Amino acid sequence: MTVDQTLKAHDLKKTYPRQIILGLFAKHDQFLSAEDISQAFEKNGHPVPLSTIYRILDQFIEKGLISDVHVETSSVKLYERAHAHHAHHLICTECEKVIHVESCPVHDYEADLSKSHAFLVTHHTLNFYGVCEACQKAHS
Amino acid sequence: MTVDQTLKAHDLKKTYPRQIILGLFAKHDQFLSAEDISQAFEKNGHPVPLSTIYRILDQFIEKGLISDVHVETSSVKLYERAHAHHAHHLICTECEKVIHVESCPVHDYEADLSKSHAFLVTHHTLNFYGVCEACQKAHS
DNA sequence: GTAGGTGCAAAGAGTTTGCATACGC
DNA sequence: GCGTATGCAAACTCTTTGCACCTAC
Repeated sequence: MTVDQTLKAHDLKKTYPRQIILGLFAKHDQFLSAEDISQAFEKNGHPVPLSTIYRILDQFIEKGLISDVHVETSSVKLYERAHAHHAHHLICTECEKVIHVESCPVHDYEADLSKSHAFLVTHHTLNFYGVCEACQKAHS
Repeated sequence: MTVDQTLKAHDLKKTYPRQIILGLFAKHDQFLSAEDISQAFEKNGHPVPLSTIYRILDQFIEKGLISDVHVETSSVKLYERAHAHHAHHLICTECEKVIHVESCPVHDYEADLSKSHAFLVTHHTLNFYGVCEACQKAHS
């Protein structure tokens, strides 16, 4: 589905800021901050205020197009394209690149926890931090 | 080790704000925000400005007495007592209570990841969100 | 007595909101 | 043309910093 089709499917008018922002998430599958997006607009030669960017991000979350992520290496809010499947992340602490991992090693463990602690687990977050292949090579 | 001994052991002068803050972490083993700590001072009848609280938290992190944590249910910085052992958390989304879990189900998985993605994993975060026993009972 | 800690006030970063204008449908 | 989106400016929250005074050692 193209960006324009996606917007239409979610009852969102086709506007320049929305097209660009949705396109960024569609293309890169990386974590993006409001500031990252603002800079992309700058590069395009057509800046868009942060207030508009935040409003669009909120809408996209509401529509389920993106979701916000929580990463310990960042003090600002980050957003990623919504994934149909539960996934985990490998986050490079040097270049900030994000690798998605579909498999999940903790589902069974979650069931054990529910029993042993009488805790009703609704979801979990699992992120791995380290150095990606490219950054490792850059050192050698 | 008492609070005063701990301070001395880390070359920190024994002052009122430091004693209280360290005492809070020693006693509760919960995630605390600067605001939580500020309110504890209020209750004591001897308020301490947030600037002092933040400065002390930074020092305690530097000394390895506490560490900052990243929790998706909170938009403010949270801190917890430093633990000698790698641990994970069960976080109640209703009362914010934190339960510590020592066992870790992903160590082997981490090794697999390193191979399959040529990614050098240095550490990971794993948090479970849900409803604790007390909050479940409160509903029934 | 001195180095370091605290309290106050002001600044800073990131995010949100109000309101008038502009634009997609 | 109508209703929503945008742009601008101002407000807001959380955190940090500068500086004068104070206090533990």
